[in-house]
Amino acid sequence: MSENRWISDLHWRRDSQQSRGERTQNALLDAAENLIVEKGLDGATVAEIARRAGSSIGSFYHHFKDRKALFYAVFHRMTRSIEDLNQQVADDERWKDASLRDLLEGFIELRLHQLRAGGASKLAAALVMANHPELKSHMADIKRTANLKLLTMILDRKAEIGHPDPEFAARFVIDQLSAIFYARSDPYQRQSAIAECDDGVFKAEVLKLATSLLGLRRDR
Amino acid sequence: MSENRWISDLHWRRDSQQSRGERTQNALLDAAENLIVEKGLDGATVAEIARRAGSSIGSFYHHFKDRKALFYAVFHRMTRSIEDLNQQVADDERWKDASLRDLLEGFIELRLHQLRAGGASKLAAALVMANHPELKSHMADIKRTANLKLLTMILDRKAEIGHPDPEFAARFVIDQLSAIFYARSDPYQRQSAIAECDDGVFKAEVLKLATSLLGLRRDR
DNA sequence: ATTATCTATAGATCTATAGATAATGC
DNA sequence: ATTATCTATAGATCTATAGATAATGC
Repeated sequence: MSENRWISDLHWRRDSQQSRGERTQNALLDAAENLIVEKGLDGATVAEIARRAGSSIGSFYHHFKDRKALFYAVFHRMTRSIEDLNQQVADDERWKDASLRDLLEGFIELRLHQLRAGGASKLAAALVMANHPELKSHMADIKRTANLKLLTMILDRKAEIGHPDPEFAARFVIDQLSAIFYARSDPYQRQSAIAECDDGVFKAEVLKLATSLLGLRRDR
Repeated sequence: MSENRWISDLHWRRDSQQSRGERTQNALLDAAENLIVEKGLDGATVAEIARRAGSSIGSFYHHFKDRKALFYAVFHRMTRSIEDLNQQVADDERWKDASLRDLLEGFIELRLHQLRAGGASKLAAALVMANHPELKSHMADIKRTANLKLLTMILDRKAEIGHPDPEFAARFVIDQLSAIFYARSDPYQRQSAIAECDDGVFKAEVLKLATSLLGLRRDR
């Protein structure tokens, strides 16, 4: 497991030496996530997290340096799942013979797949980030890197773009995709068409939107 | 001023009797908003809010029943600005002779105008809401009402829609507009094309996207 | 004479530690 | 013999109040 500064140094989470410890850590993280979503960060007190995880305050502090370290761990667990997706998207081999339309379609499918797995983690991590502004730059880095890679891949297929300013159109579409996926995952927007429609319909509409914004030439 | 349950009853904010008091209240609300955005809700302690507002703890509690009442007031101040916009949009007189395209364009302009005014308030209110889940239903109500009205107005012009399922297309576009405006206002997404481009370009692209999703017939 | 403000602090709540006990796996 | 767990609580921090003082406007 590759350590980075988000889980070592200042913000350590102890590496468990026993499987029992591993289980407790995960239980604490899960309990924290649920509590954060239900009651906000203030509601997620150490005592309550420990209680809900079926653990104790003492055990909590055996695994995490302090309350903040746990929040960082919640955040880190989520960013790792994003980075996993980004690596899949960034795999050039995968898109070797793909047209721009294929690329967009594949990207949408990958993100839909990740969304189904995600769940409450994303929301909890977003709240952690809101309350710990020092995490924002890390998150921004992840997104920037991923978007830059996607931009390159789209512009490699510039000839298929009909919009007079292909680079602007590509950047706009990328942001637009972020926004619409955010809307689909946002639990406060239930009963919206974007959140409610099934994956197939969603994919078709998003694809239509992306191709329209790019002014995709129809030459397949 | 029409009182409602968000500022009376349980969650009162005292109505100032002197202009001095009014100023202090606003200073406290502004300080709270800034602190919430900078440090999260946990960082916005009563003592710190009072200090930054150039006031005192005692004065704070003269104006607000408790810490929660202040957060409710921050939330309420923001929802009022949304409701103002919604009233403008819902004014049938305004759209009497408007085509669907005119309606969409006008709506986009109104929201852009509101965005310029908004600022940090929205972000702070979103954080308050995240930490006080009981507010979410109120926010959802406001959005649902507004979206329903917009849906009606769009479907009144159903003949102009080319999409095979006009109602779904209309609902999808409405959600889509929410998402993209959210992305434009989100301060964590600076240096994105959506956030950076000027209002004119933004309007043109959003309009293109909306008309494409609806399959707008070109009969003007 | 009512409204607004301040300082000082009691009381509540939460974090984090100490220290003792139980479980694990070599 | 090392790792994980627990209970009890010291110490820190924050909310909210009490009570005294200052400013406002009729």
